[in-house]
Amino acid sequence: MTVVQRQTGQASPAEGQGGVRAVTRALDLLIELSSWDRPVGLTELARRVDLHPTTALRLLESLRTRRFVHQTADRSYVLGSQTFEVGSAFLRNVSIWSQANQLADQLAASTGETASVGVLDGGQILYIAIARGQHDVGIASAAGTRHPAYCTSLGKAIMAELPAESVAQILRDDPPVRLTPKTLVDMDSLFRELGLVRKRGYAVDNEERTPGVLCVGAAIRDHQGKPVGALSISGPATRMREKGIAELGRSVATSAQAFSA
Amino acid sequence: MTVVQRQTGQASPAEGQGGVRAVTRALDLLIELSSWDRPVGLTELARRVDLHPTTALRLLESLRTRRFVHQTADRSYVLGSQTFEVGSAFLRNVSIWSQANQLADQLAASTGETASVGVLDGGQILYIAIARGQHDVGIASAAGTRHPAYCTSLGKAIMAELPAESVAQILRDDPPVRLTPKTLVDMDSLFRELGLVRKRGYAVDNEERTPGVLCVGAAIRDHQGKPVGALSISGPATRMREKGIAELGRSVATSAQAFSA
DNA sequence: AATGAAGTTCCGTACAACGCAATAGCTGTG
DNA sequence: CACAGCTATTGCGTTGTACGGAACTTCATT
Repeated sequence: MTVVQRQTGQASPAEGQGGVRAVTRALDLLIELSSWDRPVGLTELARRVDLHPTTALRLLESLRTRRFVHQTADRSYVLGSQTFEVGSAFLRNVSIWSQANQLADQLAASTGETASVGVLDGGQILYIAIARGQHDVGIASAAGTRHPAYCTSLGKAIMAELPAESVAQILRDDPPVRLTPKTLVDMDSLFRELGLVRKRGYAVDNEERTPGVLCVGAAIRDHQGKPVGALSISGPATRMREKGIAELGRSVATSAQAFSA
Repeated sequence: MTVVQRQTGQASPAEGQGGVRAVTRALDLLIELSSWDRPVGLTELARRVDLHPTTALRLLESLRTRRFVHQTADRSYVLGSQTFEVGSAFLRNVSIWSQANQLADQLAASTGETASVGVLDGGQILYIAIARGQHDVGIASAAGTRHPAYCTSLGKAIMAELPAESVAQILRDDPPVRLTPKTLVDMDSLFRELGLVRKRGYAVDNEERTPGVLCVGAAIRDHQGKPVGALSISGPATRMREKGIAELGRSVATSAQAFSA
């Protein structure tokens, strides 16, 4: 099915409201491009974001002059280095960033499992540092990716420290969806779970996001006690259970606590 | 002096040629914002990029809907998490990224000095990983920043492996400027220097970019022998000389070589 | 209260961004 | 080798839209 572009089109009232259409389109191109791991041709890229190739060409031209995209020898497009420069600047403003990698490395070394550090960003967990464990099986999320808060140990650890109203807001913005048979989707179960997290001092994602993967996380607090991020380890559910969830939980909680100070 | 904005204005013929004005302006806002380490108000930001506040507001609105910027409670602007997500995607496509941090960490641990990994990007060195040494004195560049190739050990190490024509192109695009009394600015000196780098197997930035700072670097090659990046250590010139430039050079070259394989 | 600065909304206009169509390059195929 | 099919690029006329000015609202400072 090919949707024909109409200049007057626009339609979708909820989408592009407010801003400048050309800019929104250009950003969509940039985001689309970032999901590719190899160069993409103009037409292909334009089709993905439902733009006329001519329009996409001009938008990409702007992105190119500012080095947000780069054109390869065969005229295909890849992300440009400016994206990394700006992204790095974002990280510098995340309070826990400077030590996030160290923290993840330490925990990965001491547990042998993959360790992650993330922050809460608009109802979702944004991973900012990953350290792969010895027996890594490639189940960890990459730095820079995001996942819903309600089905990750990081998210639950942070939400457990927030006022109920904030949590409700988060869950309203990003309503839980059943990703695995074990995903907690109703508010009651989730709030009960958060109570448990507070009591234990650590959160568990028991195959709630990915079948077979179990994560244990704890919140990192600032000097005022407010949660600024969280720390977790993840691994195959069977191996994690062998090692003992409670023990891993204490380990993560201890690391997070030490780091908070 | 306040420059009044005229819609017809535009003027500067070399600047915005080709692309879409609104997009270029929005990207300039984003880049400007990335140079701040605290929230900026609309008017302040608009003034910096020489835009009418109304115009900036709408452009920022687009950036906000796509989460490239975020508005704080007091309506000031900071970078949004999308910048980091896209920037991370850029890194994933840099071949040496996945191991760059490890490599830097190792070298920093073994030498005690700050280690950096960078790639050549449009005539400049883009730093993609930094590991601070034990006695760090805060002279290293942050990841995500860039510096000219001709006055860094990373840049010289990479250029030494490139065909003369490519080097000439790089130097033409980004003509050398005297940053310190020791900076090499003329083509002849630079090409002679690159010959020396090839012979020794490592490059030295002897206070050519920052007075008092000395760096030693070596290129990282892919399986075909082409340089894909470089590795360096940096420290106060006096201490580096005490440790012995030649020895440090061999150390860096060995690490880079081992990693290339 | 008055002043000033910053943020936001509204609006008419001009022009810049748009989509179309046509051209040019490239690849593979009958 | 011509031809068809695809992609990238250029030129162009139209109109929709991005623009800046002015007015209004907050909010902070005097």
